Amino acid sequence: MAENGERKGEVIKAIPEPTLRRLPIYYQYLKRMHDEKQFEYISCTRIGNDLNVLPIQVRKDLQVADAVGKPKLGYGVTELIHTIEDFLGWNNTTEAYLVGVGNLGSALLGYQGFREYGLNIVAAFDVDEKKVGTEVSGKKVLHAAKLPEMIRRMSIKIGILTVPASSAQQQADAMVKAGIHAIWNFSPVKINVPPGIIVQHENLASSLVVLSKKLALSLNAKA
Amino acid sequence: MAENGERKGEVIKAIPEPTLRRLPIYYQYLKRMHDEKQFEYISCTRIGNDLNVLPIQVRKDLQVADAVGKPKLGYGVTELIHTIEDFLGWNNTTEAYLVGVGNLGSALLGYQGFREYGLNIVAAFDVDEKKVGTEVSGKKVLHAAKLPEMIRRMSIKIGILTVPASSAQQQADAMVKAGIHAIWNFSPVKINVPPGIIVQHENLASSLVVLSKKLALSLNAKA
DNA sequence: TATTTATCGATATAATTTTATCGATAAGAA
DNA sequence: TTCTTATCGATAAAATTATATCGATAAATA
Repeated sequence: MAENGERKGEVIKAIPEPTLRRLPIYYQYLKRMHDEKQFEYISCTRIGNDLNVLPIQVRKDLQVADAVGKPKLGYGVTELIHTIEDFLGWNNTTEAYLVGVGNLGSALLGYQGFREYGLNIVAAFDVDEKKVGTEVSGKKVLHAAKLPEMIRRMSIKIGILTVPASSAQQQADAMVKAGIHAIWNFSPVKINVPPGIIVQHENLASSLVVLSKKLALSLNAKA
Repeated sequence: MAENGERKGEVIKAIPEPTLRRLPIYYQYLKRMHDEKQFEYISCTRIGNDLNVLPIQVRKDLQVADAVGKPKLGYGVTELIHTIEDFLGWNNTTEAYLVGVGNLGSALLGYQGFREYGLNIVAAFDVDEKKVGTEVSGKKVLHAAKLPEMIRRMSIKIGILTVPASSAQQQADAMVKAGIHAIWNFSPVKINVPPGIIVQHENLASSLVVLSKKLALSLNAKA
């Protein structure tokens, strides 16, 4: 009970993060396969080959998501899609607010994909009076000053932070004070929050480093 | 020699990816510390406390980057910054092209941070005639048809892909054909490339999944 | 019907990554 | 100068994650 929350018989185990990160990739792939309606069943071997993951790895990940397959055939494509949706909780949508309607914020507001993944960005906030009152991708832009009240009123749990470095901490503080539970931080600085608040920091520099080291290794190998 | 490339005595070892991802975070932190000029030396204990990483972990990561510290004092802040810069190769800039000047593409073009991390986006490409000829954050937008020739002429190694799902594979193919070495893929689909080409896929769905599972766990624990 | 085959599921091994331990060192205080 | 303390660096243990093995199963084929 301490580490593994439980509710109505549904247990949330501590899932390996790498597995968690791969599941959406399988999902996206399966959706494409399903649209192309090429087969009713699909095997780990095929998924692995197509996605450049070891088949055994795929099977283990799917086992974690409680998928059940049939020997010689594989997994039913439609069933597998639903299994993953259920497992990731994409059937009950979570609502979120976004703060900072710059280029990045607008890009996220316009990304239709999120709804598919159980996230619904309800509204956006900014301090710029020129943006307040407008709509971006069908989402209303409100003044950032209204954020705390709105978080409380709608009991929003996730805040998406797409503001410049200079105001990131300040906006995060406002969110926390209003009772937010999790912050998805796209700003280029680390933000400090009290214990218990979840922060997921999207750090492009980290990804870039991984890419360029791989590149350096590859170019060196050829030389 | 097979796995570890070598050139001019400089060895590129296979660095643990988690370490690689944390180094930029230390770097950003150290830069802030340096600007605030609070101390000449800094210890792993302090870095770890401030960044919510175990001090031992910090020390191991810094060891990988060849940093040397002094007992009782810690690491010289300025020296440490340079050590990380050297290690990550941020002193010799890599040039890149970006394809797809939508909201996300524009956000990346406007992100000043990249230059600090050794990446210089030289120009951008798009198929939209309305965008071609304009400038975004000081970078010229050229027609996508010119991409292959430009990659060859400038011997560009990194391509940044910020196009819609529908044209991602097509643009990736064009890059590969022109001789690109690595693709940083922000489009929401997996792209297929020949062996030897490096692809780093930025998948927001993966991050979102990690965030919402953590949130679910945390909400459950409280309930 | 018997045989072959592809694949799953469970279990076991290997590799990687994280965390802990402990002696060595140098600064600062007694 | 000697003692205490904070910290590094090296080495060791633990935890996590990835990969391999192998029997069981069900479809396809002979």
